[in-house]
Amino acid sequence: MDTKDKLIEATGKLLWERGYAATSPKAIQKESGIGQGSMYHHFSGKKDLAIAAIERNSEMMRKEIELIFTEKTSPLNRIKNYLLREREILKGCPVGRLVYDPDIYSDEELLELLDNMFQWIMDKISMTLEESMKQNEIRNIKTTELSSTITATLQGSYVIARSKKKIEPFKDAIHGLLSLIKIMEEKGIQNER
Amino acid sequence: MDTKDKLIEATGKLLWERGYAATSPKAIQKESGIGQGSMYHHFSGKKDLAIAAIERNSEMMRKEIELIFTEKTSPLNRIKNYLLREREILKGCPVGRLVYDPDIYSDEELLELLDNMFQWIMDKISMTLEESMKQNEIRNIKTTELSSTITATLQGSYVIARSKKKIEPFKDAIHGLLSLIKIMEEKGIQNER
DNA sequence: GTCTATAATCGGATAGAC
DNA sequence: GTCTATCCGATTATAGAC
Repeated sequence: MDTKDKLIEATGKLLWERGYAATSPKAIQKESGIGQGSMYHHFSGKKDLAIAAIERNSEMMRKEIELIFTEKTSPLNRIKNYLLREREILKGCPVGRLVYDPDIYSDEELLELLDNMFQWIMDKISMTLEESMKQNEIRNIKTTELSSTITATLQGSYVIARSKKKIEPFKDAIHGLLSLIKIMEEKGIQNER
Repeated sequence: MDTKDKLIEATGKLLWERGYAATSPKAIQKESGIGQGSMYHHFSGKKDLAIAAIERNSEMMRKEIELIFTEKTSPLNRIKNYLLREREILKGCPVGRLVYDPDIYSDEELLELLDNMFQWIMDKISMTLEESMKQNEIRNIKTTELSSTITATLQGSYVIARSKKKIEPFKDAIHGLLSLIKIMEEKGIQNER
């Protein structure tokens, strides 16, 4: 791994653990083992590093999630698999956690990177729900709304888990959502009669 | 309003807007109009101020929410009213937003204040769901799970709204959840037959 | 109680040598 | 490309006068 990659990786790790405002250039140097001069040679500053790191984190997430949504199983199963995907629950969502960072929220360019990621996943979920409806797995619903609900529940599940430093509340919230989806599913089957 | 109250109010406002780590004692002095010496006379430091402010914010929220849950309407309606309650969506949840603040998450005492608030509201929702089930408004479900789902959806709705700086995603996510609850409700009515 | 002065450390860079 | 030196403001207090 070259110098630039080391810097991006270290920045990504620290952004996930501590957010943007609380991550100092010095901390990035320490984490990556790269010196001051070298860091400022490759990147213009903290924001430049953050952009590279967020883009890299997002790309990794997209690839992982893409795998789940291209599996050969029913649309609804793909959504369930996404909800039950393995996660580092107490660390929170690497993207979602940055939304409350004051220095991110006040910077259009950085905030847009987060929005892009959320929109990408919500579109993915919406399209999968459309498929599910066509196959009569579930009853007709507004896919924009339900994909927002699914995304929001995931994001909020991280939040309440962190407040307790326990993973159980996360699982409770997800299983509650799965139960609601299950009811909607039975209802869809009924409609076929 | 006396000096101490002014300091607590200013701190509460800044915690909501910027979080804990990004709120400096100097900013609190400016916001409150109280001087340095005076501030350190009334409070031992930043953390002491934050505790007072979070407790005060929590107390206010509890009172407002208590009103909704003591209204004379069906249990399920009380939950719907809570979900549709007026909120400062883009500012985020004054409690939930602090969960990702590194200086809060690493401090047991501060984090516990957030947990207390979440637990209080989730208990409130659980109890109301129990009532709703007894009255056959909805089918039997695990109230711990569903109350976590409801709380998580609210928290996550703030997150996605902030990523877009728009309130619509918040409303979409809430209405998606309400639709799922509606389906569960129809199912409950069926059970009565 | 409130004020101003002072301090030690950190944050985020820039400058110039090698 | 990488290193060390330097800069200036902010952070979070403490000290002592009034």
